[in-house]
Amino acid sequence: MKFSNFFIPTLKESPSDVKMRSHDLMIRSGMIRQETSGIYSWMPLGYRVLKKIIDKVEELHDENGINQMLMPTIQSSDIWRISNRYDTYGKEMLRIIDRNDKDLLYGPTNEEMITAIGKQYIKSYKNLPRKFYHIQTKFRDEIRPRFGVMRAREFIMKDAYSFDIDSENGEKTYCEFFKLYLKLFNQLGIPVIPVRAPSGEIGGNLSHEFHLIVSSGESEIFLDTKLLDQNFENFELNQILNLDSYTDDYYKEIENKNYFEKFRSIELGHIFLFGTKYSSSFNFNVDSENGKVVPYMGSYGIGISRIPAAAIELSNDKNGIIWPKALSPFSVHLINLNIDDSECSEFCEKLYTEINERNIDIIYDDRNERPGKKFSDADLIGIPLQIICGNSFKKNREISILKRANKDTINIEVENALDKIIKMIGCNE
RNA sequence: CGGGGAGUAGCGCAGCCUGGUAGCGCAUCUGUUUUGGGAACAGAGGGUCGCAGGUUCAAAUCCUGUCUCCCCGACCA
Repeated sequence: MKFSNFFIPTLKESPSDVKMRSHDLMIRSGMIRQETSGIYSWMPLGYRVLKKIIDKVEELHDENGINQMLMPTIQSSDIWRISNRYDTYGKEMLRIIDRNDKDLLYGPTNEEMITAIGKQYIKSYKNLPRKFYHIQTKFRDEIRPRFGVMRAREFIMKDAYSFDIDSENGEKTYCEFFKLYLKLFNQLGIPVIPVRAPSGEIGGNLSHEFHLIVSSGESEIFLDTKLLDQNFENFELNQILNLDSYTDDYYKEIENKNYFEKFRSIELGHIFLFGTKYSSSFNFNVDSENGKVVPYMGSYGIGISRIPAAAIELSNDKNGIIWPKALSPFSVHLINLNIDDSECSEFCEKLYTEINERNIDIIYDDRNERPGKKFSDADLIGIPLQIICGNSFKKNREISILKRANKDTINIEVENALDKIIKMIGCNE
């Protein structure tokens, strides 16, 4: 992508009403635009980040046999009356009346709908287990939206749902999702910690949240600091059940609090095993060897549109964003400081084409702007690698490769540029 | 929902107290000179002052109402 052809409306000054660092940087880098309170447009740059996340989420879900589908955003009140949540969900639910006076709503979540779907099609224990997910826009009419997409009313969520034959199998599925989430966040470059959450109305159920620890986070969690450098991916169910980490709600209920420390954090994922709560209210049962059984269900959410903000909170400096490789809207940022010099521009064009041909995401700043503006835009946007082609290209046939994170710069000869760049993108530093 | 603050050019703000018909910086456009860290000079364009009433010869300014946005707290991915 050429910068001259890509719409990135960067701002020099911060919007006055923005308090959180990530919110500020997302607006200044032209990633998002507020439409009204808690509702945002994702501009081209921001949408690329979102797509990186979505692609990774889809990849890992698909390879784990979880079926992608797409349920509608608008739901009928009927199914919510069956679960009795139409009356209890409260003002957070955006209610809509259509021209025939039918009560509709903009879905805040999809347990009811997936249960109705399961009930229609799943008739035998031989059809279990089943796992579904979709990535969809949700609406929750938050009391107070804030911090940009961090606490938005309209947001994009990945929600998955599982059906199992019984609690034991349900727990197995739950465990799989637990590990899937750790792997996913790990691959996104976001170090989350699993946290036990209150088990809800029905006793014996399971719930964990996945939090990113950052001082600017909205949530508070309590944990044994031993967990901070723990690898959870090989945990067994009983270890998961007994994690010494707690959401603040849960923390109030427990005893033996002395060795736990409090951290501020951002909640990025939440998984529940709620059992037969919805399947039984929908009279959803399947035939088995032992007669009718009510499927055991779970749901598994990830706040997709919150992740970019969380990543920025984790990683930025005074000049702008510093993207982890997995989320970065581009892998390389090529900066031509001498577009009037035909040799320099030809070289950049060629390098740009060659990198593109290798399916590496590159943005090429071919604009007729001064160096200072190009550098500051590049730092603001935060692509991990900056390739700078300027004076030293003419003088001694060299270009610079600069790492956004620590400003480490190396100069390399033009002849080796392509190989070196590919190598640096591939490596894991 | 309670408490606080703000709506004036695309963005950031001044002007309001003490009414006289709108200004600054950034951005944009034109020209010249510049070009390795948000350039300089010269010129230009852009605003029914959130909206609706009212007071007045005259309202961005005073009064009333209303809408919106933000911040702090109790709810949530």
